[in-house]
Amino acid sequence: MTDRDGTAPGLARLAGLIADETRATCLLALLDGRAWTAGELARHAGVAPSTLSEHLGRLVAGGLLAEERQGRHRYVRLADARIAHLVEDLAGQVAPQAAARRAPTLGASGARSAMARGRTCYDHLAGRLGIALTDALTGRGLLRQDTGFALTDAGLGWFDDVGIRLDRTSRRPLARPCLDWTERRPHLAGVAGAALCRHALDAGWCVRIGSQRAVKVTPEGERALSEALGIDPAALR
Amino acid sequence: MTDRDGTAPGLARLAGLIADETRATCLLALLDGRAWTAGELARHAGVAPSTLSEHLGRLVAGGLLAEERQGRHRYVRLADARIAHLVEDLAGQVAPQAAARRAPTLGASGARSAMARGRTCYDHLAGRLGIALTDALTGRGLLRQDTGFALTDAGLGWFDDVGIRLDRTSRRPLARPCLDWTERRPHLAGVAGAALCRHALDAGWCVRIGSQRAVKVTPEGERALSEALGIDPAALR
DNA sequence: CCGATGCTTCGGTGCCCGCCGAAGGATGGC
DNA sequence: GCCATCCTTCGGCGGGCACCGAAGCATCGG
Repeated sequence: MTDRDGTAPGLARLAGLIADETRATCLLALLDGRAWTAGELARHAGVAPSTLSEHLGRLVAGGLLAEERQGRHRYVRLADARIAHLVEDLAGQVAPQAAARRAPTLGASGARSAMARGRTCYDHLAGRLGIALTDALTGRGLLRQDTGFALTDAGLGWFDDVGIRLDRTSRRPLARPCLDWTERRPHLAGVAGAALCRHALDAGWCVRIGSQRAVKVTPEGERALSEALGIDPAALR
Repeated sequence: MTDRDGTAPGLARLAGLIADETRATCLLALLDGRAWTAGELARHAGVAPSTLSEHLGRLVAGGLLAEERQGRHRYVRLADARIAHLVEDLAGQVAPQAAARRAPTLGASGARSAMARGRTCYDHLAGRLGIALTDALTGRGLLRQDTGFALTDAGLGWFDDVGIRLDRTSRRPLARPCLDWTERRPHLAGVAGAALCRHALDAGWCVRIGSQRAVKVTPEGERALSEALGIDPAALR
């Protein structure tokens, strides 16, 4: 008569996949959108390879991860954008408490502040860079936030002018808000967010720093962003 | 250096709260947006009151539920719309498999088909009714889905004309998609969805059936919906 | 080929937690 | 005041699962 018959067990199983600190650590790491090897994740999470192997088995069986075997390496990544969205969303709910608790004790502030400046969040840009882009798009009437989160017609034109092709046929929404857990504000995700991120990396507007998901805006990027969206380069530093 | 320091334990704890079939059952039941007593939930979930009491303790401590004590009754409800959204989202991910498995075995089809026709989903309308409203709003240019999910200026005017006041100051988005797990399509949630649902109940467009969250469109409702949005009454039956 | 590397499988251990029933407040009705 | 109802607390039980190390299997490099 109610949801019990079907949804509840599935819901519990899905949540159970995330309800382990080691697996949660993996999922958050994989939010950078890239594929990690099993060994990298094991070292990252601080557990034995054998332990992590079992975790990966569960996550893949549960549909959260996709795997790809190459030689003796097992590469895994988040199965799709929906899963990434899910993890982001859950992590966003956590941030309010965790961030407050974490703030006074931050240690390696260099890497952290680089992350705060700009980073990828699965397949789009986050951090102050992501916010700056979102604000600039909104300020120029290309993106609406007041009545929802959607590109305007002018926004569609802007993407076209810059030379970014948007896949309008995808079932994924063109524009979607993603809560940023350093800035605590939504930034642009969805097809448009992903395309913008890809373009920014392809065109050399920004480059990845080190092996983490932090990104840095290049001098050309500053010029391009200033010209295309009127973003003050100083806001990105 | 990564998310491990702070987010991962919180994420695992949050997911852990949902990762139990009994608790999941409660959360799904509470998606109707109303307050349930501990005893009702215990019977609903099929466990001893003592067991459920502990579950409620966890859920409240974890911030997922809000409680209100009235005499010897303990009423609980979802803490806020964000939590409801979270549970909806997770349940939406589950549906693809669970629904397929469930379809051939449905037993009490009366109650289920009533739910499929129309129901509340936390604080907005879902089921075929919710889809019909969303489609009608979209078809009339009041709601855009192609570039995101947002009310248009005409949509703002429509709400005003119908006499539905929208709280523009809330941090909650005006329009937000919520995945319907009987229809598998997004319907209108957010401030506008909640206001529309409240208005529909207040104005007698529809009434709740029984103690579940199913709703039925009244004859006046059919007239009003036909007039205000051009919805064919037959589509709601 | 042979060793090094990456991953998986398999016991074994220990902890966590969901469950119940019994007993103990607390509240409301009579 | 007394009993019924609702909820909570407390042992105790049982199952599930996260973890490790050792052994085994594939792959890659010399």
